[in-house]
Amino acid sequence: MVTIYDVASRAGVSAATVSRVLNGKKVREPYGELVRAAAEELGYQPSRTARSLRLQHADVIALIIPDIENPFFTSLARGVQDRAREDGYAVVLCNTDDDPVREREYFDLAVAEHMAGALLAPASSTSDVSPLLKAGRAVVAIDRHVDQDLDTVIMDNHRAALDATTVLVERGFRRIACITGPEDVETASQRADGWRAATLTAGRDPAGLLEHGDFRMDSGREAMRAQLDGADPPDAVVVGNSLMAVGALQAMASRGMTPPDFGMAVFGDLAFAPIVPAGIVIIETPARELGSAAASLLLARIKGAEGASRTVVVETKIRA
Amino acid sequence: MVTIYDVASRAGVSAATVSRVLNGKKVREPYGELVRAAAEELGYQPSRTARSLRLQHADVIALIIPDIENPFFTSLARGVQDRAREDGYAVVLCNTDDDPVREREYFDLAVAEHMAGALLAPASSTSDVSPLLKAGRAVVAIDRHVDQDLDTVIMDNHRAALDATTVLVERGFRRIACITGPEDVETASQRADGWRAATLTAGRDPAGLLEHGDFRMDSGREAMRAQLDGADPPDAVVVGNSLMAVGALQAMASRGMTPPDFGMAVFGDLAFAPIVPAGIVIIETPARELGSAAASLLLARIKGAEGASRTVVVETKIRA
DNA sequence: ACGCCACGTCGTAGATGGTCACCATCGAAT
DNA sequence: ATTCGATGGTGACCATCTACGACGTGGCGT
Repeated sequence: MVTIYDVASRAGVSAATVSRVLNGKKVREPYGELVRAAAEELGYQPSRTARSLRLQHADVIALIIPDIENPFFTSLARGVQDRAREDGYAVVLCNTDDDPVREREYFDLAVAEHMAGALLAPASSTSDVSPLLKAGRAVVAIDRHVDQDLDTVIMDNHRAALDATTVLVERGFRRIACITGPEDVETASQRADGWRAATLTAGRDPAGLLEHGDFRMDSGREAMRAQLDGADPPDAVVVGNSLMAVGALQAMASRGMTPPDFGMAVFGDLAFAPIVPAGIVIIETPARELGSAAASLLLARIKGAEGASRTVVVETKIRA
Repeated sequence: MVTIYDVASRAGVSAATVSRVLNGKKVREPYGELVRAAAEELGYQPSRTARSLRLQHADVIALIIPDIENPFFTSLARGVQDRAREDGYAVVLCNTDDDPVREREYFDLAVAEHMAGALLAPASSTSDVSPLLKAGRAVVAIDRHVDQDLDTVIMDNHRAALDATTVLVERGFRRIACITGPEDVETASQRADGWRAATLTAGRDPAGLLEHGDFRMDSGREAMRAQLDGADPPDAVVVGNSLMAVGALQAMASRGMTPPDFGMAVFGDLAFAPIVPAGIVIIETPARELGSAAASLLLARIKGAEGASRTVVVETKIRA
């Protein structure tokens, strides 16, 4: 490990001067050049650990997500990383599997590692971020609100679901079901509310047409099966995310149904699908934008932005 | 920030004793109990930063991958995380986008953060890991060998490609093309070699049937198009990863072709596909196992395992 | 029974690498 | 010659761990 003292003695100055040069403070020539040359020759890398300890602050942010294998969250992570990199921050990806215990462990880790802040993208668990807030760390919630008063980045779930459902209505579908996420998840209920509003506006009865899944493939398949095997099956469905949509499509296919004959609208794209049946209404979930917007809010707080918490709503687009 | 001194004074002992208790060294009662109680009451979390600085070692490993949005790498990451967590290590996910500059930046970051080691899953770039080795950090290569002599975890690409191609031959396909990754990537050429060997064994001529993509969807589509529009188009294809397979399927579909009439074998599963055409030969790439095996090797080195570098080959399975 | 020795355990102090407040010094300007 | 500004050096500090030293206790020998 080559330290700042090695560089200092090679350049014939004190460690403080090396620190100043490398942090962009004014230094008289030829010291600046000498230091830079010495650092270069020795391959010096300042120890971020020592720096963090002294400054009580690490240029690292935690991104806490429930499922790293869900494309929505990887896109989100992508957006966060790209934005964080611009400001020289590293991102630690923390995968909780929706386990509150793990989530709590990651909160503690963020504190213990002196991380500058955390982005929390919870799925079904209700989270208590007070360990982070007590330690004075910035926190931004993604995708839904948490109990504490926090900066939050969400998308317009209600409107998107309403618009997408309306498209299906206009296409002539009569009984439009909805498969959304768990009942206690804000995004899931917002999407269901949008669907319900559009259904009522069209003069239809939503009773018996709502299913709750867990945003994974299997639950989408099960929910669709339940609907199709019901007494009065639907002729279209609005699905709360792409994984459940894949499951739903499988259930439909096994009964010989497929879009565009059977109507479908989905939150999130199906880019991984080799053969996407035509006529599916795609609600483009702006995962990357969500990530970069959240990172921007967090970085602003880290840099000392004060004031009441803000909520940013990222626009969705309907691709019909 | 509650420090070790806060705990010490509350328990009426010195900071050294607190450190000893919390690190499992023997201490006479009632000190042990007093310290634990004090730590509990104060919600004390040892600063991993200070710890890292003192020990010249952080319980963190870097996982360096080229594309976080590729399902293969997220599965891999999943395997790494689960294994690392068992030993109390955190994982920092580093996304390089195949950019050697970024990769180098992450090497430097790993050194500067005193990380215990790094897992490198390169795609097309040739990497120089000497900055890490010079700093005495453990490194394990995933998916292909690097120039330096390193522990490596790979899968049996040659055999898998050979077996899968043979299955297609047995099913009666006559002209079997191959879409693999970039020429300078070991896994890509191994897969091509396996395909070529099987083709030759079957008494066929592989000339003109090999395409190189970049493991992304678009390149799969382009490669398939090129083959289908050729003078003597193939009736089957072996594809080097699932993203390119999706692209290839799209190209095929746009010409009215689809498995099982057109033969296909793919490295990696198509779990996200809602409607997978029947008859595709899936070569199950054990991404998660690859990740956990690599993590195990790395953790062993971190704990001081000596000796020549080892190469672990993880088995693939053919699902026909 | 007393003293000495050995062992076990706790506290002190130094080290880890970098930064910054404060101080000293040097040069220039009045 | 004196003062002021600019700039580099010194030393304290961040939180933790651990080598070393010191102290106390218990056992054994005389």
